[in-house]
Amino acid sequence: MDISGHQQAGEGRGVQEGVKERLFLTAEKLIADNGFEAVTTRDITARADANIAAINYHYGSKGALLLEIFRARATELNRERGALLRAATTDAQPEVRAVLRALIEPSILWPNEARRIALRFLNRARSEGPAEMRDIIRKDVGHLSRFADALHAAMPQLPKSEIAWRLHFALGVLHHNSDADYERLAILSGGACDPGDREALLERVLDFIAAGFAA
Amino acid sequence: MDISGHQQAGEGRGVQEGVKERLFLTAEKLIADNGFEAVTTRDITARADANIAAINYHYGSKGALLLEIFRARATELNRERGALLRAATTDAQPEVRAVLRALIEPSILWPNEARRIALRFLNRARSEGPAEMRDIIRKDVGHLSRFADALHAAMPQLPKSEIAWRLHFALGVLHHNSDADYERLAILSGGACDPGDREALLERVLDFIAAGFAA
DNA sequence: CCGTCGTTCAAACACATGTTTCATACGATA
DNA sequence: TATCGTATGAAACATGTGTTTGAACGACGG
Repeated sequence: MDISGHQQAGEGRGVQEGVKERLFLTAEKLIADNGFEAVTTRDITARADANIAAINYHYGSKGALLLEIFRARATELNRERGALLRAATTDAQPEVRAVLRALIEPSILWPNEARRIALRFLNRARSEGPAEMRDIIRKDVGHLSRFADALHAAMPQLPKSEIAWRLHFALGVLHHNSDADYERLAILSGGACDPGDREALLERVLDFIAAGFAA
Repeated sequence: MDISGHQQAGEGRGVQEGVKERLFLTAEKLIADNGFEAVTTRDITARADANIAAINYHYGSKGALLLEIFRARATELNRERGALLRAATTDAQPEVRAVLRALIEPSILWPNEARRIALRFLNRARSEGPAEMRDIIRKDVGHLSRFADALHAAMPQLPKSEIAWRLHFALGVLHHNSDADYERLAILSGGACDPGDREALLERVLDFIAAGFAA
């Protein structure tokens, strides 16, 4: 039952993807596009040119597959955030904006299509995902507390509880970027707002959040 | 088949609630507490001391019942927002903070337990609700555009697209207030942040959002 | 050549859930 | 009292969905 490593599933650049990797990537994309509720095992296996039983054979259950996708993508995101944070906090008193940028840049930018899919999957997991995933998001605040510490170092005059509050609000802004949210913005603005320019979007979000922190 | 009016279902203060009203309030509370996915027709009817068939008899289907709850609560919320906005925009150039307060106050404050339940239901509908409800939220931006207009009047120097962007961000902060979000904040802050004081929370949110708008 | 192991396949299974059915009770009205 | 429309009740129904089963296949080593 010891399945060979799936660690390369994330990159999706193997010379030839096996069934297990195809299931991983197909499930991720289908859920990113259509949401958790709409995607069934039959959808996934059919789209991945696999048998219905393939998911249970390779991953044990549908939930285990989805959880593995979630863990892999969340880990990637947090690792990248951590790297940027470390680069931003070499000084004793780091820049607030630099710390905030380290937090939000990895979840705004799309270096490639794979990352875009992964981010849309994570967005969906946060709101409409299985309770299991939302529990993890809710309770696993380890990486966030590192950002809270960095922000405290950058703004030592603010009490830590105040830092936590503003970080909470900043996350609200950051997480409000699903496809549905942007469709609403497009309707509201009559199409005048374009979230496709990710660099510009990043600066916009940073402007808003940094202003809130400086209040 | 013409069912007697359900318009009083919202208030829940009839001398004696009928089965239809009990189904309405029970479904709302169960979903507010446990989420859309976890609540079945059997849960609702059992808790409301009604027969399994009661939902279909009185509302046609489970989805119709939930949609009716959603419409009723969303209408109430928008009506209250509209009233506050009207009061805040008697001047030709209203205060930005007053406009923002009209937007967020009704969805932050809990005048009573019924309102608290209704808001938690709406919060869940926004993220994990049926696609039907999320479509409505996404496309029905009429009341939001009134706020955009008021903000434009308050800050005429900003282009309308910029208003839309900041309103979008403000909604992100506003909507990031589910139970799960606050549990996360509690863990992050080690219990130092108390979202139970709604008046204080309202001012905090206003501070953050208004700063973002003034950037 | 044989046997084993990992994999794939079609089919069936188990179960939860929304819905329907039809009988019955109730209440007002003539 | 008889009748009709409304409401409730217990049971069955229909269906979608995750999962399991047992056979078949293919590669590889002895």
